[in-house]
Amino acid sequence: MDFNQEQLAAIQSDARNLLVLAGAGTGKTRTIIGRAKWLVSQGVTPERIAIVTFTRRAANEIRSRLRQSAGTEAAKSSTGTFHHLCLRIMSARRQWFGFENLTVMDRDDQTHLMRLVRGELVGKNAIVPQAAQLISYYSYARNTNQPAIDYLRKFSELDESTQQTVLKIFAAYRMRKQSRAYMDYDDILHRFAKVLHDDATVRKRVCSRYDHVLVDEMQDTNPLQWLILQSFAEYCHLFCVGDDAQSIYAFRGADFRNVHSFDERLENSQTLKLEQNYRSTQPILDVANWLLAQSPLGYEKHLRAARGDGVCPQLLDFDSDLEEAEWIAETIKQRRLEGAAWSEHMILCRTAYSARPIEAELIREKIPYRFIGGMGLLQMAHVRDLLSVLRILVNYRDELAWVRYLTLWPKIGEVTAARIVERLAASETAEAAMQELAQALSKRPEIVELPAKLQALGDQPAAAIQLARELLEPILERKYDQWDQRKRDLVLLERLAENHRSISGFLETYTLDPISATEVDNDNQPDEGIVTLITVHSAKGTECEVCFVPAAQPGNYPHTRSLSDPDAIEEERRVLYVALTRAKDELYISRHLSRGYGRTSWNAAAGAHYFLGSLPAKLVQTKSRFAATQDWWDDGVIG
DNA sequence: GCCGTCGTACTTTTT
DNA sequence: GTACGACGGC
Repeated sequence: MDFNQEQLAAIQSDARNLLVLAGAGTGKTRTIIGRAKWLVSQGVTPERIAIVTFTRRAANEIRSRLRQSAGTEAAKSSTGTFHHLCLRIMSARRQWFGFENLTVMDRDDQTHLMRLVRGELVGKNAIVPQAAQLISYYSYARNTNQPAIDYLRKFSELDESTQQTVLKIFAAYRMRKQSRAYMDYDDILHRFAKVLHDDATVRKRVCSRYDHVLVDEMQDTNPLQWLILQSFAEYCHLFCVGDDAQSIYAFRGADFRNVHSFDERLENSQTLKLEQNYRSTQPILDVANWLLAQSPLGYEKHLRAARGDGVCPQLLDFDSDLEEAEWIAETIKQRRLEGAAWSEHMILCRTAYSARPIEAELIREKIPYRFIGGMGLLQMAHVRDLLSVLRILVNYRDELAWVRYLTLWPKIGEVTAARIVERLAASETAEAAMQELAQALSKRPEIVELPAKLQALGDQPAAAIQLARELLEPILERKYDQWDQRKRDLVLLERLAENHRSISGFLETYTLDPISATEVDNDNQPDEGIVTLITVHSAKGTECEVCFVPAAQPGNYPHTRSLSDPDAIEEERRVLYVALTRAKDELYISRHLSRGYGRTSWNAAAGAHYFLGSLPAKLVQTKSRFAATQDWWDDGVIG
């Protein structure tokens, strides 16, 4: 691997703590991998290096690139997301963390449990925010490590007494999690951070197992994650890579200003910059640079393309989202005919929702694709139905799974299920719970037998899924329309499970970082290539030859929901910046006027803040959709 | 209490 | 297009 001087300086730095401010496409991942390899070459044991990323995809990428270029030795480092690493360490050292077998809750579980608790406490009180909103308050407060009340006072518009009610709901939610052996995403980080912070002995035992901690996407760390890093900093060298202009996770508590205070917070630290962009051609970077230069925040960023000049980005307008989708699919197909691989195309959507017409078009045109960032496989109703049985086996106190499983059966509704679950959850052991169940449902043996049969399979997730699918099929078939389609998802699920040796491990992995159905579907296919349809948030860290940024009209950049908050608007600018800087060779920005049933999708306020409203004409080539298909006047031979 | 049906509103981003 | 709440029949 060749590195430029800036990269080499970072890789070989002997600073105790190093922050590398690396602009888009400047070789962030390369530098992290280079650092790991260099450390190993200097005699550091791979096991004493931890590499922390934000997504499983990034972790996988680093792991496989390490294996490819440095052999299995360097790949022995612990690579994973914050959540994975914390969980792995906590379950390996249970006694230090007071850790028992807990079920990880995903977003849906959290919302359901919160809805339950909220209902019990305040009924249909319309003044108290809905469960989803409550979860987002609760989670944000914890990720920013501040008391919930402080956050509510500062950022919610709730009156004092409602705030107190909300606090009571939070307390009840916490108790409920505890009694049902649940942990949510934040519990993982919080528990880990707290023990490390409070207990110097454990801190030493845990952190001194590593010499080097390498952190990717540093700009997206939130205060809770910072706390964890500070504990490690006592015993390890930190090597953090990030870009303040690509911080797009403020809603999760990240504050990109964190990277600016890096050297104030950590002694013996140094900051380096990577500014040479190797990914894109200059015309693409010109648009991105222009966008950032319009920001009042002053990023002091000006990406320079090592590759030099290239094709000018195009800006296209369409009447509707459907026409836009058609054009994208057509263009990709055309390029494919001209010899391009499917995999050279990426479509970057602001929202998973807005990707749907495009997905429909890709399906219609039979273009192979994967969709990253949309509805995960494990979030689909029928998949959750099936998984509820597996969850029961892992944690007999899993209230949400029990209710889900029991209400699948005829004549058992929410009320009956809740009554049964109350008895089960009070049991001391799983065996006692199963006996309770048998007693409560003595007239419905089939309901009790199903989990027992699965239990007999032991820790074989794939076999368990297969059996559960067979046994539940009559019920599910009746419950859902288009069962044949949905059934495919369960087959995919089974395939996904084949790589896992324990049910709990399988559930944990994909709860922590969900995977979409199309990703699994394409997993085993030969890599002749597929098109990537992806949300911008999921696309950070990736790149592609030809990128489409559809729906780039007012109301989406910035998104209408963020117009009231100047900070949020600037975050939206960074989202668009991330989207634009994914492109290596060609960039197609497109907009549409109406969607769905002819509604106009933005208002005057959205127009006033619109980022591309003042885009200089010389930066892009503007084309009408007809110009792109000018062969209307084609007079060549047909066929 | 269960369950089917109808109306409504809502769709940012994710570990 | 879907997900949830309200309603009423059984």
